[in-house]
Amino acid sequence: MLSERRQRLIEDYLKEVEFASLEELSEKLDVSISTIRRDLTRIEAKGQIRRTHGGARLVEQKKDEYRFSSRQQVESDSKDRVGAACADLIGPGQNLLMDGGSTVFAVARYLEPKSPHIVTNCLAIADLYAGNPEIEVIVTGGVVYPRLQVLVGELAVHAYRSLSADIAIMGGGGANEDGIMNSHLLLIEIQRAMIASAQRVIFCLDHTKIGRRSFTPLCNWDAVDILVTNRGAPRDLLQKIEAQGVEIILA
Amino acid sequence: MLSERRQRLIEDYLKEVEFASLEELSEKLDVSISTIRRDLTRIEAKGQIRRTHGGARLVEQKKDEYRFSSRQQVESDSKDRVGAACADLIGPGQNLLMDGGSTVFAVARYLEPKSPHIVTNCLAIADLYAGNPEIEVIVTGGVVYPRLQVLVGELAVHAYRSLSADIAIMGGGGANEDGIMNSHLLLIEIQRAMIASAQRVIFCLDHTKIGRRSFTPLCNWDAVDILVTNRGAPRDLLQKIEAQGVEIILA
DNA sequence: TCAAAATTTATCAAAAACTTACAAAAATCT
DNA sequence: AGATTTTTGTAAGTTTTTGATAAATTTTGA
Repeated sequence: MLSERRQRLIEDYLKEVEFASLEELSEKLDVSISTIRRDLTRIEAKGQIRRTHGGARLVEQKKDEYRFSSRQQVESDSKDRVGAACADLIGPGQNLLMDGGSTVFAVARYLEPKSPHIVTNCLAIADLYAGNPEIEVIVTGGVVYPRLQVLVGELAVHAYRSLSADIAIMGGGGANEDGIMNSHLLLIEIQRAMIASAQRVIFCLDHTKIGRRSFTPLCNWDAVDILVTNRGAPRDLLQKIEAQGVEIILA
Repeated sequence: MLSERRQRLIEDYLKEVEFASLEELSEKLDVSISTIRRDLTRIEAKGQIRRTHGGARLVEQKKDEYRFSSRQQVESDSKDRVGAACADLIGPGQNLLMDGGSTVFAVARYLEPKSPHIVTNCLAIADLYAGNPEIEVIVTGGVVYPRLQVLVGELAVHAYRSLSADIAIMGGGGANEDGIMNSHLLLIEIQRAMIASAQRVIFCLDHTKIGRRSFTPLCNWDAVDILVTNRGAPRDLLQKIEAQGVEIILA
């Protein structure tokens, strides 16, 4: 039996039963315990499962803002609404700076009728309009951040610094009354450059982000003009944010 | 049985069953394991499948909406061969500048085992290794040139100029005894910057390009170290090019 | 808390699979 | 037909995977 096929079978089995012991798997697949251990280590590295004493259990997909995953359609509905609402704020032919992340990508999908000029460090957005002569897309350049499909580093920061634009459309890992946070320092560096180069700053955060913490503070609400989110975000928090001069749009 | 036909059958079979072992395929198609191996290597380079220990598996079609729509496929067999032959010239861990175009893209497909550092203005190549932490990819930045999926303009030229690399892997629109041509001035500007920043310059041109004219002259053969092409290119022309000090590799 | 039981990690040799090189066979060209 | 190229199968050497075992770690139960 091919090791990859076996690993697939383990994954599938775990998706059914949530938890499985080493012995159980060893017997079911007719290989030694050692082999099962190695398989589990491999699968765990991919993030689908987590090993435990004596076996492994399914782990629910972590929703990293910057990792697109179409498997959770659950959240994608709210992101989609946020995206549409944000696109409504954009005028025709405006210059936009666009961040990475699935929520910002959701905005991008609604932008076609506005014929915008887009500057982005997100490969997915670049590709979205790569074949469309109506929409000018400028890519910042930079080092590809594996898995996240964004460009980071000096080249990207420099490109954003040397431009100026009407609007920056941004995402983030979390936000509370003090400001917005994100997970990777490399991303923050870039987002700050974007904020500095744009006249208006719009953050798009679906309700799951409001009140959630992330690793590193990005900016406080002074820097933000508009927050687009959806119903489901805690009201009291939104009020506190609004009190700091941020326009809030509920999708 | 023709090898192409057999490879098609393997593809079709894999699309049904996801995984197949070498033994399984060998028996089903009544050829030796070695032949199956070679077939799989060939098919893998086209990107449809992935080899594994003991067999092969279908590349899971990520149905993610953001995925590069026009996941460029290597259309012709000659480009594929030129790509493989060119990749053979690359040492492990080298710094590569990579041009746009389908032939250069065919090279990229074979580069994974070399763990190269890649600088490119081609979105398709960037995406190809976007998820692979083993391979560092730097994107130059620039304006997306609709249709070709390459980045052009000042940002791109600047990025190439400010770097230096071991090898530039280039494509072109056509070539004759005087030199190489390409279709658009914007592309030429970039290619010249690439040539200037690389120690060795390799051009990959399938046989249809040799002897064909294109719009604008890019450079003459002095600037070129190696030309990779395939049988079918006119011999006399190749000799004239070789006489100008270019190493010629026939795939 | 301690010690027994269970589990994990590290290591190693055998088996399976991979790569490369080369010669025979088949196909193609002249 | 004869020569050239391409494809195929075989063999030798290398790498990866596998199963087993010993040492280290964690869990369990008194």
